Amino acid sequence: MTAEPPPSGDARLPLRERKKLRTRQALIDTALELFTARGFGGVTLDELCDAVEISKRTFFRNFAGKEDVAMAPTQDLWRTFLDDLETREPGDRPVAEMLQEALFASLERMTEDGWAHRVLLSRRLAGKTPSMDAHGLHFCHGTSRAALDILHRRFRFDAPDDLRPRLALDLLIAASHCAIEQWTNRPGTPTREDLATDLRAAFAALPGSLTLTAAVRAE
Amino acid sequence: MTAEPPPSGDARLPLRERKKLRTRQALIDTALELFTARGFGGVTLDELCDAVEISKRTFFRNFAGKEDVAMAPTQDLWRTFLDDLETREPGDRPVAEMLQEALFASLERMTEDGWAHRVLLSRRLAGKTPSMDAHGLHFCHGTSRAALDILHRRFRFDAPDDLRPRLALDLLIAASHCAIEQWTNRPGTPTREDLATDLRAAFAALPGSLTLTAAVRAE
DNA sequence: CCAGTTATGCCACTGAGTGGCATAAGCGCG
DNA sequence: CGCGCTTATGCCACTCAGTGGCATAACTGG
Repeated sequence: MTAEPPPSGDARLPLRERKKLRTRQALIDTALELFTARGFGGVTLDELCDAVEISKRTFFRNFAGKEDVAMAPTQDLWRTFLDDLETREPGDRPVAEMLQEALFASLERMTEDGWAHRVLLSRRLAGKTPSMDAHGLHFCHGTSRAALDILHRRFRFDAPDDLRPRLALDLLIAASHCAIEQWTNRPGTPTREDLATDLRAAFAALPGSLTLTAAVRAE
Repeated sequence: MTAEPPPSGDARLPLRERKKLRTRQALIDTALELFTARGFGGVTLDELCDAVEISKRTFFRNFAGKEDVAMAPTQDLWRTFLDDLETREPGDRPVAEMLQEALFASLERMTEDGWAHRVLLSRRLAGKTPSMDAHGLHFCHGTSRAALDILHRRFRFDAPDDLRPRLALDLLIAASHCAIEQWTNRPGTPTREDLATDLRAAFAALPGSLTLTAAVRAE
């Protein structure tokens, strides 16, 4: 037993890195706790920093803004998604299907303890906090652009300025948002597997959304 | 000649309202001008308010934040879109088509002088300014939710928690963003009609984006 | 143990956004 | 016209997010 399994540690990193990761994680957990209790606007950065015993300057070396600390869990998922996209085989099926598989695979990789719970708190906060919602949307937009770069780097499409790859990505993200919202509003404590279920449902509803017709509501 | 056509005026409103609209318009125009010249972050609200000879307090009675003043033109379009949705007949065609028609009709109504130019400046700024992009996305998300309310109020769908109406709206908005981006990157000074063209192209590409397959790029 | 690197803390500062209150500008009415 | 009534505006002080600079402490490798 030359080493104990590090509690919040990853691989066997240099001490300095582990410390940094530990304060980062403490910031995320404490932030979600405080924000959930008193609201995003009801907690100042100074208070958060005091709680974690960190200077405000250090906070901004870990996160770009107050919103980011509360959205880190979701961002991890999308970063993994981009990683996956770099190597996934396209096969013969539609790109849209490949993208969905990449997202499912990324979800499988979110094995960190309590990840689903953190995402849940994060999304419920975002629902009540416009600036968090805005930042989340912006981040997803950036992810979509990065993914589009990967697609164009790895694959070739008929037309060089084809809109369809980009739309396929935006559709994936729209369906994901839809699924995450459904999942967030589930009663009790939804699990990671529940999220996969909701994602499948949203993806399945995608094709029908273009052909759906409406019935006028009877008075 | 009992009345001259009011330069920036709408209907014959009470004097007080006209004044308010005039300072509002002055704020939008001056903001777009200054932001374009020195960047969004390169202009303080105090400077903007000085230029329009307005107190900062008054600025915040017209706009909710620094970003909003620069995004007003686009927001007008989407507000008109919601208006249109309230009365548009569904017919026998898919909801998605009706939504597209509603957007085209709204675009037709943007007859204000120089509207296209303002949108152009606004979007080009948003491309370089993360916080503007985020706010724009957030606004569109809110519009999508409002439109969903209208759909559910006016029409009846098979299942009460059907995801498809919502996805249809998100798809409309995704395609619109795609189109506006194309339009923004056109060389020269694209017109309102050009925007309609780009919208049509994006909507047409929507169905194919789900079935598109990729060819591996040859080394 | 000793440099060299890198994270941290502290301090002062800018700028967005808010609340309160006095004042002035438009408005309706006698 | 002049009178109150309503509503927009201006001013002031304040909170808080976010930044830059610089000294210091903590890890690292030899």
